[in-house]
Amino acid sequence: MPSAPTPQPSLPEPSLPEPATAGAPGRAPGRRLPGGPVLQDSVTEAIAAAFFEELAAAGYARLSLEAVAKRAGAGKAAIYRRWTSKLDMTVDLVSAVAVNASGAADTGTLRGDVLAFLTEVADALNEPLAARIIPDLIAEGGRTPELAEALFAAVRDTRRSRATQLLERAVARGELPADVDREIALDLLAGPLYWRLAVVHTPTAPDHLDRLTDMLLAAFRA
Amino acid sequence: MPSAPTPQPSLPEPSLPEPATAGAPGRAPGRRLPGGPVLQDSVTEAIAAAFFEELAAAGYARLSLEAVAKRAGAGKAAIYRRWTSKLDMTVDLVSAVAVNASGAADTGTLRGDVLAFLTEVADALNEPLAARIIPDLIAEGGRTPELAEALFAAVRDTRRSRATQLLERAVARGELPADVDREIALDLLAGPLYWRLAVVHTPTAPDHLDRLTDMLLAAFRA
DNA sequence: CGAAGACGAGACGGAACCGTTCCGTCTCGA
DNA sequence: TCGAGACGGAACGGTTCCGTCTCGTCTTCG
Repeated sequence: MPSAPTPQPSLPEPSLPEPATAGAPGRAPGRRLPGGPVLQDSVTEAIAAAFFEELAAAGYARLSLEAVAKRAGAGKAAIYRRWTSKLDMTVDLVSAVAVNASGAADTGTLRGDVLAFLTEVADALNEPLAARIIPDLIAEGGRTPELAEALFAAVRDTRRSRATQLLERAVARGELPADVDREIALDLLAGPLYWRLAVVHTPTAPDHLDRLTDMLLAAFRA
Repeated sequence: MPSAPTPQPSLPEPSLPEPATAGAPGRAPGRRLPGGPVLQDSVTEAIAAAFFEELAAAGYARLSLEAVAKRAGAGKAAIYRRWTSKLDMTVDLVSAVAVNASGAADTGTLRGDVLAFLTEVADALNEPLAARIIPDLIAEGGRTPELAEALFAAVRDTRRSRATQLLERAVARGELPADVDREIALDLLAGPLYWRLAVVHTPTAPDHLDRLTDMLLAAFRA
């Protein structure tokens, strides 16, 4: 029978990227992802790379799985063998790259920690692919709660807890008053750079992060 | 007659300037009674309101002019009589609403000016429709230069010059050092609130803007 | 009072995708 | 050696949307 057309499977499981039969010689499409997640299969790798390139070029809403398959040099069936839908694929792949945005960065001083944090954010947003993908996913997340939830779990919460720890360490060292407003401090750590690099797309002067760090420290101590 | 299907008209002209007020994209009533023909076009008003509602619900990429027409209770021809394309329509309507985001706000003190500026930004981003539309248009602007250009001309430059004037007034009054970093100060004025309200969608405490103002003043004086 | 024109509705051809299914090929592991 | 199964590729029916173009109705103005 030509199939019962499943209406919307509503994301049963995150679906793993293949149990990985370790042989896999032959093809080596050498592409690499922005963050470089650990993908076993070379076909899966090519599909993931093509996915991010298409996502940056077209945006989530216009992303066509046919275009992803074509760019990866794969058939659509290869995609549907791995993920159940565009949303499933997006949540899975984006979570994978976002998780490895690690970096403890305990430099011993508040200024060093803040500068390290800002540098990391700036580096991420200076990736051309990331600079296009992130605002798009954020906008799409406002409209697709499942996507927003997955992104927040993978990205925001991780980064947020790291920033909070940064502040707590400074309080413990006596570099910041104990009643520093954590909420606003977090917004100050992320907002100005995001605004400049991802929204207004303005280039930064070489000493930008240094100057910004000094101004943020003054704000935290207010 | 199957007609010649024009492929992509590529925006020949900005079309109607649309003097309709369209302040907040509220509801437009169905029709006007033949009392005062001096009033603006009620059909155009209804189309504009429907456009913003659809834009908030679906995003620019998925926005369907058919859906706009249906929501406005209009025919598609009524839209194509006024604009040549979705991009033309978007640039025209968004510019119209963005321009009236005025407000001189010269309160006489730096703190008053900053608080007034932040309040205005927060009010704008607390509009549910605006909070959905703005990130979407920003993301789309990253891949549609014409749209980005129009938005920047209408919104960013206006707001940016106002913020710059705010800083210059403070310098003239001696409230800020003459060498205050204008670039970073502008990012600090816009970024943290945008991050909180439009990206992370976190609610704000009642005294949030007051506390943020104090911290920003400290940063400016660093 | 009658022609002109804007109106809502919607059919139309063409295009793009989706998600599925079928090929014939190629590489594995038993 | 040979079957299992993933592979690229192509096609399918079903949607959705675009932009054009009729319809028949309703105002409006000369």
